[in-house]
Amino acid sequence: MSPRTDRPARRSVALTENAPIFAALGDATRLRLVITLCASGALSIAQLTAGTAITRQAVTKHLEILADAGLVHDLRSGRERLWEFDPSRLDKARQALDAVSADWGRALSRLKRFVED
Amino acid sequence: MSPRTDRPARRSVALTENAPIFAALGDATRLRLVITLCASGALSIAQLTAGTAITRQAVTKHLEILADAGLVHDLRSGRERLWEFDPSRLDKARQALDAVSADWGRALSRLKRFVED
DNA sequence: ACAATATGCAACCCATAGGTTGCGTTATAG
DNA sequence: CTATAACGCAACCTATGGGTTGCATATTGT
Repeated sequence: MSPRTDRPARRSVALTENAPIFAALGDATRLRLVITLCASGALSIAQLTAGTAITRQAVTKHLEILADAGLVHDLRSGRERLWEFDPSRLDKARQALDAVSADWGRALSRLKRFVED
Repeated sequence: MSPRTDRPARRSVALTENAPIFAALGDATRLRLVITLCASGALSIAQLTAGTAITRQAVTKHLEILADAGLVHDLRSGRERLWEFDPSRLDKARQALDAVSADWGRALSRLKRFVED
């Protein structure tokens, strides 16, 4: 067997690795945080809390969940803690979804070939 | 203002709509189910349970969560209940992630222009 | 008709997620 | 140097998530 053959099994484990990233994105508040940070650059916790219905501590918890998923990271600046978006993991997630779609396309064409026989 | 101008606010709400889809994908078991259905076509609950450490009822619950997110749908066939992948919502999620990445790219180039002044 | 297969329904259990309040600490503005 | 702004830490609360067990129901093969 060719070593570069990516069998479904191997690809499948690679994809399930991304579950924590999707879980991190699977909350409206966190998704909003990601989008805001993505559009506005580095922001402090207080800035991210302003205009929100929830508490600063809640925002902090969400940010730490996002950081555990590798989607954001923090950097201290004086008494502030600035957070900014980290694109690499999100790109991984994008590629994972692309791979699933590609699988689906291949499955469809296999089915089509089968039906045409 | 041009009506086709997609301001960040409008896009932001559109993106947070996808949170339930990411939440549905944010579990390793469900992600595996999606991948399996995507590669193998329509499968019964019993087939999806075989080879798994969890119970049939647990699989059923996961499938219904995925169905609520619009990622799969079921169809009865005799005493079996077959489940198959539904690509449209996943494509929406893909496009959402693409939009975030695009935003990030724009933010970067704005920052670059700003620094170069 | 009957045994086996595939599933549905409901109660229950425990861990965690999302959120809050209260108070202590650090840094900055005046 | 003191008030205030930004944050950390910890305890606490409640709803939900993921999973199970037990039993009832519907379909199928023989």
